[in-house]
Amino acid sequence: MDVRTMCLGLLAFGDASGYEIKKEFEQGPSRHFMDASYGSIYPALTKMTDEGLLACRTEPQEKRPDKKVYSLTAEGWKALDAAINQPVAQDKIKSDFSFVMMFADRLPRSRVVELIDAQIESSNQGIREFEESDVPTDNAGVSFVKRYGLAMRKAHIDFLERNRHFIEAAAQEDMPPRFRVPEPVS
Amino acid sequence: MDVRTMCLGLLAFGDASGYEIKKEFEQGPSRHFMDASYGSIYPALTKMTDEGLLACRTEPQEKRPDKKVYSLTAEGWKALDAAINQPVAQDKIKSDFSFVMMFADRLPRSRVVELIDAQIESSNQGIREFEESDVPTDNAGVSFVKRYGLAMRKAHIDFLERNRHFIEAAAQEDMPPRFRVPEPVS
DNA sequence: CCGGTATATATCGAACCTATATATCGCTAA
DNA sequence: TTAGCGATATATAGGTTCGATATATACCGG
Repeated sequence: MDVRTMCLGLLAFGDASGYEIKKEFEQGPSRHFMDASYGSIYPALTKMTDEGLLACRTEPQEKRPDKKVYSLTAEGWKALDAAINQPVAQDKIKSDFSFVMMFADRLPRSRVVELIDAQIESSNQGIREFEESDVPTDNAGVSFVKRYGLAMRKAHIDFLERNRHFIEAAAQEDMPPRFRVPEPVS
Repeated sequence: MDVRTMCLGLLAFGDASGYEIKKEFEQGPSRHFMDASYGSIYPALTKMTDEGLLACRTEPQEKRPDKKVYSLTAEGWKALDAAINQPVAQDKIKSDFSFVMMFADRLPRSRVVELIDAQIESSNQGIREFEESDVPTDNAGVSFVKRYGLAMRKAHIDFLERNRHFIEAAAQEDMPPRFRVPEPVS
């Protein structure tokens, strides 16, 4: 699933500029499972416009750069439908937290506690944002993935609260901030 | 968290070749939350050896390419400790499945059912692999992340089984509406 | 005997992210 | 007051990483 397809997908919910698409990746329902940077969004939009998948209209704004609003063409809808009928890749999780936890026995306990607290707080933040956002009941798909994100976050918090004592007990009791750069004298 | 740090982390559990590190990303406990390709592993190992973080011994093998076995030096252990004490990035999930589900109302029901079945089967497979593997009780960190992966997969299956009927009901009953365009856009 | 799988290292091109540049406005705090 | 920051908006250079492939060889099943 490349950036091109992701942009087509978001544009299926309404016309948008590159900036608005990025905001959607950060704040919309897809923030739970998708991401893309400006560095890939802008070239993708330009290329797809050249290829006829998107139409671009320039909305002049006073005292701001012109806004380039993109919308799906008939070819764009075709490309989206083709993409969502392709085989899907396995879900992939990148968790620096889990990686660091594998070495909990080399870390001061305070750091382990802080990392777990941060994980729980982050998930709670996600749940709050979800509950405050207006879930559009008119779209079963969006509603489904939002509830999915909520369920996973709750399971995440539940696991950490039930199991944190195991890993906290395994951490270093004392305070050896091993390498706080003691500036070697050599 | 770059490939360099990931390699240092895996080597902390024992000396390994580039090939074995890749296998560890695919089959070891870190398969739940980390990944890297040969194209990044091999250059990282070479560079870190040049920098003195790793030592490399060549084990000649009969009728096979020589195996280059890497091990952490004192500098390597320092670099690992420094890395696991750095701020960690937010967990990131890339789920093509969730993305496609947002457009369930444009898909034939058979495809939605197949995708959900595949998700459940994939998670069950992960659980089976986990339960068959020997959980080393000697390492609290590894045990923790393994149980975390197990808990998340169970929550995943639980959500899908309880909620699949909602999204399946929203899918297209008839044949693929492949190239249906809501409104013609020039 | 042929194809598939496994071992093992290595690299190219494509895709992607991070950080930055440019420009303007409104808000806040020094 | 003015300096800094965040938001809006597009764009790209530079570095990292992925996906696919190349090169060998051995083993096993059909």
